[in-house]
Order: sequence, then structure tokens, then C-alpha cells
Amino acid sequence: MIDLRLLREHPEVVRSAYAKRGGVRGMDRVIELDEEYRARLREVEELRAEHNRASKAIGQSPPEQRPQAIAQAKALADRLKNTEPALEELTVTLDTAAAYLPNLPHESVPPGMSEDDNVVEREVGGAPELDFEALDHVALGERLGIFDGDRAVKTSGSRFVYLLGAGVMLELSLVRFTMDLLVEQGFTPIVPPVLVRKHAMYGTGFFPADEFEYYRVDADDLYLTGTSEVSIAAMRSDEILASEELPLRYAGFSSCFRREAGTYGKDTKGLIRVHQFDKIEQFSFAHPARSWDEYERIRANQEHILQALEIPYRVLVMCAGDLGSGAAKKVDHEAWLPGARRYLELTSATNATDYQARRLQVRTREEGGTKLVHTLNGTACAVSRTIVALLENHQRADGSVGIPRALQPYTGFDEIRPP
RNA sequence: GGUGGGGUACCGAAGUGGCCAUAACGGGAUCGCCUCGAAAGCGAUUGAGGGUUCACGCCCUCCGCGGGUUCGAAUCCCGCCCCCACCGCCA
Repeated sequence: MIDLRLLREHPEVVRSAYAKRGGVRGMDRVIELDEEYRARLREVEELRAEHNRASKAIGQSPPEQRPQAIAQAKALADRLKNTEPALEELTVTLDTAAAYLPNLPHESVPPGMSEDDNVVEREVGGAPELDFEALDHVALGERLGIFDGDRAVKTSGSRFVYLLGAGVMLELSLVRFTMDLLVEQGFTPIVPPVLVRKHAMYGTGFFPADEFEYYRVDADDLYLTGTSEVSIAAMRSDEILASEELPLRYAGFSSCFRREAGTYGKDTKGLIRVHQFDKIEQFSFAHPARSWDEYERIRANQEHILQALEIPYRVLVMCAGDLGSGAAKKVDHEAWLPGARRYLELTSATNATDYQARRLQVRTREEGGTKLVHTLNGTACAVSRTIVALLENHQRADGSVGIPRALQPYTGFDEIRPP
């Protein structure tokens, strides 16, 4: 949800922001509806005031005057009953229409309509020099015996995987390495619930648009979260945060569940696209005046991690048309996979500004009132995809895979060899 | 799984049809007085959202949520959501 007051008072600001994505249909309709709504609201409130006065007068009037006073109040009550439904209807129409308006893209977001207009801002690390034929992560993982997708089909179906042996140690090491780094940056580690109520999915904006993407536990009417962002953001809903405690930084570690509906036949083997994976996510509640600094901090952490793991990557800035509805800016880091000879999205960082906070009602106290906070999220380490990138980039001719130096204190070994 | 109890402001809590909604009472917080300083004591302040106005202000809504009865609902009726306690089971 965007700020209707801004739209009302400065429609030209909203219009020019939306122009970057080729305009937003429905914007003018919302302006009209808002105007109609307020006109009708004034009408109803005036009636209510009159009715309140009439009702109150009854209690104080002498008994012989009561029948007349009651009749008078009743007439007003009837008029209200005839007027109020139209207001309610307008409220719903307005809210529904307004909910479709996407967040305003930040000034630094490139214009564009689709993913073709996304901008590669930088490439870091370059492709590694391999003097042998590089294998993709599926071949490497099978040879090393660190994951087993074929048997996971027996127990759970496609797109599930058993992680085994050194693969597990690698995961645990990545988790601890990432957590240590984030704690140093002022993030509080958190393991959130992965089953949440429906309102948490709505509040964070994943519902209703992407409802089909998530698992539902029918018997209890709970949903499996696709990212810890959901439970972390919803944790502070309906709260007014003290401005001294902002930014509130959380490093969430959880399993993530995605149905991957509509992706049949894409990345069916291996770890790239699985229904269940573990991820460490950065999430910040920031003061609205300082959220872009916070955004840069989150992005810097992402790059720091990729560099420490010696994974070559490129920085992809999403254009206005490819932002989704809640994001004011979104930047991805895509790792180069020498085996698969393609780029793979490893992290994504979003500043939702006040869009998500408005739904969740997370505010802070300001001089003379309250103000919505800004919410930001950014992947720190999506474990399975990070393992993919590590395997492909650190593979050697003899089939072994090296462990980057920064990770070795955590793994306790410096390479993984075929058994 | 069984049986009860409960959702009122920052927290606890009273309120069973108008005299109880900024909302009793207690606590907390903030400011002031007192003090060398503090504690204690005394005094004052302390919810959110919305409409309207240049402004002072005025008005509307909110007692878990949604309906109903009534001139009038925290209070009566119906439906839903959520929380807690005890027993049973359980890593």
C-alpha cells in the first residue's frame, strides 16, 4: 500500500515515479475514488455527530419529553442506516484499488518494463581460469557423495534432496561463518517460526498475489514460510518502536519452503531449485530517514560474503518494471557457474520503504506523532545455492573441491575429495 | 485429546444499557518542586487512526474481530479469531 495522502496532495510526484515503469493503470481511478470517499465520509460523519447529540439529549430530558426526543433520534438513525452502506462499499472499492498500486521506485532505479531492462552494474571476481572441462554442480555433488537427489524422490518427490557427509559440514560452516559476520554488524541472530498464520503472509505482501507459491498445512490452517522475512517482519506488527532502538537488525536462520509451481522442467536436478532449503536472511526495521544507508549496509554484507567465499558474481539492478509491488529498489547478486556456464541468483536485497510497514502497522515515535518505519531484507547466505557456486568455482581437475580460506576455520578441512 | 478461564490504554485492572471512554483504581514513563546530589514525598502530563481548518480548534471511529437488538451497547443476542490455566500425551 502506498501513501494515499501523497497521492492526493502530490499526484505529479507519484505519476513521474510510475512513469519509469511505463505508468501504472488505475492510479487516476484511485485519486477519483479517494475524493468520492472523503466527500461521502464528511456526509456520514456530520450525520453521526447530529445523531450522537440527539441520543445524548434523551438521557437528560424530562420523562414527558422523551417520546418526542426518541422519535427525533430515531429519524436520524434511520437516515444513517441509509447512508452508511454506500460509504462502506466505497471504502472497500478504494482499498482494493489502492492495494494494486505498487511502491514508488527509488530515484536510483533504472527505467524499464521487464527483466530485459535490468542493468548489470558491476562484475566482480571474473571467471576462474580452469584448464580442464568444468563439471556442473550435479555431477560434482554426485561424485563427491555430498548430496542425493534420486533417493529423495522416493521419500518426498522431485526437487528434494538429501545433503550428506561433507556437504552437511559445509552447510553448518557457512551458517556459522555468516552469522559471525552479521553479529559483528549489529544483527541479532534469530531462528523464527516457519509455520505462520495467514495474516503474517498477507501482512508481508506474499499473499494474496503469490498464494500458490507456498505450502499450506490444512489441518491447522498454517503456512510454511518461503523465507524468514515473513515471521521476522510480522513479529513487530502493530508495534510502535522506540526511535533509539532503530535500526533493529535481525539475522534470521531458517528452512525455507517453496512449491515452485509453474517451474516444471527447469533446474530439476541438484540444489538450484528445491522445495526446501536453508537460508540466512538479513532483515532491518529502519528509521525512514536512514533506510537507504541501511540498504547499502545490507548490500555491502552480501558482497563481503561472496568475496570471502571467492565466488565471482555480478551486480544486477532491477529496473522499475521488474520490482514487484512492494520494492522501492531491488538488487540481486548472481554467481557465475563455470560448469553450467550461466549466472545464478544467489542473493537479493530489497528496500520496501514504508510499503510493508503500512500493512503490518510498524511505526516509530516522532516529534508530534508516529511514523511508519522502513523494512529491508537481503539474503546473507542461501545455503544450497551457495554450495552450488562453491562447488563449481572451486573444483579441480582431479575432481576434488577446495574450501575457500575464509571458511576453513569453520569447516576444519580445506578440500572435499571423492570417496 | 479433555476441562475450565479470559481478550478494556505502556502494564495490571474496575466497569453488566445513558450519570464510564481519555476510560475509575494501582503501577510505569516524562516534566516540575524539594535536595549538594539521589531516594522518598508533592504536583502536572502521558493512546491510536481519520476528516475538516491558514491556524486555535471542531468533529468522527476504536473496549479481540464481524454482524444483530436499541434513540443509545464495553455491557444484551449470534458467529468468528486469539490467548491462558489444569489434566493426559510428548522431543
